[in-house]
Amino acid sequence: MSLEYAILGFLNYHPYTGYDLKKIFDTSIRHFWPADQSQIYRTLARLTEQGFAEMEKVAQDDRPDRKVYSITEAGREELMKWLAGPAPLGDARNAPLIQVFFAGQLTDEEILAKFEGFAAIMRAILEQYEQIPAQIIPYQQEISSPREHFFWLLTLDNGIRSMRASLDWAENVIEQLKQRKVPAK
Amino acid sequence: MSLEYAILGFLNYHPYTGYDLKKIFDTSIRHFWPADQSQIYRTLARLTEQGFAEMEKVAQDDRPDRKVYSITEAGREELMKWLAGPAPLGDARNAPLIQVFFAGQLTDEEILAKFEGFAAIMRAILEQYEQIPAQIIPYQQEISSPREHFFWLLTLDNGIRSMRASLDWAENVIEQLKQRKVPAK
DNA sequence: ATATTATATATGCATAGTCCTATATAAGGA
DNA sequence: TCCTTATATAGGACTATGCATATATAATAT
Repeated sequence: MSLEYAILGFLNYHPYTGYDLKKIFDTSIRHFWPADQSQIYRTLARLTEQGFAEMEKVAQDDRPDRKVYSITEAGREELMKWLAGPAPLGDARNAPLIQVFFAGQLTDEEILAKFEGFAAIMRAILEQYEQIPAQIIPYQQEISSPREHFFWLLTLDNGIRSMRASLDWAENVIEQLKQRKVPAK
Repeated sequence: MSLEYAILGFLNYHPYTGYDLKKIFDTSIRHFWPADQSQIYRTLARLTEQGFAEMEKVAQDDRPDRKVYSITEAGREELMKWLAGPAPLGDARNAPLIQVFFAGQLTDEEILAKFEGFAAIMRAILEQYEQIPAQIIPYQQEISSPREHFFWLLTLDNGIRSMRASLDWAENVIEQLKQRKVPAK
């Protein structure tokens, strides 16, 4: 499971609670690995069972007690083994392409609207991506060295390049539609 | 569920059995929507329950009876509504990027090996993609017009452009690694 | 005054999807 | 002769994930 290793990766920088991790996920790796709150808590429990993380309860007066998780030596070994090991299979599932595959059933006007919709979504995502470096800043003091930062930005660069490639593709289709290059039947 | 609509899309061309559909999936949309055999059978059962497909048993002497599924009028309406409707959310999950995100923990040599591994996988996938048009041919007589074919190839073009963008990215990282442009600490 | 947001964790329920196995028969290859 | 592949369907077990809700309190915003 990939979420396990993402969590171990962050715990390797610093001990965190589930609540902390949810915020970190949402401002760092969300663009390629979104994580649900309940999933994070469940995975922390499992990591503790497996001996890859330890939990320390920290009592608070006015708020619920915090459960601060730290990585163990076994966890660190497991993480490093996984990091150096083979790449996990990237699931290339792409639901919008199912609509494209069967788009021949639609009229040219509907298809044009659809691709302009795709292009709009992609442009919006690209704009979001450009804001991520600024969002990451608060966590930099805690867990980031220039080396770490370099790889964080690499994941973003991958997202931007992929999204730009898809946007180019959509714009190319729009051009072909406008120039009536799509077979009528 | 996207698989429902992918199946309806194919049944809209022609009636098929679950077994047929598995083969069609594997030679057409597998690159962006792989489907498990058991999942296809279960989804066909559900589509029938929902009234979007009908099943006709065809007895065979030497082989198990075939269950041939056809799309219903309700199914066709449902499909067209979905096709013309908003784009389903594309899940951008990318497990290998988790390794990249935490790659700063590895040595430069390990990182170089990792990215060369990524590049090798991507080149292999690109080669596979180039063989897909030839694989699709057997099904063309049955279900494809030039218009359909155009959109089939569009999904492939999207895959190729995305993969090439990721390969460019990986090769760029390899270059930076070789030129010692990655921060040491 | 009321509603929302932030802090913090936990659980129940549902669903999509994977993997494996079972069943049955025939043809073809090693 | 034995093994694999092709044809054809079905179901159990499990996992990851998502969505909603519950609990509890304080601060902030409308």
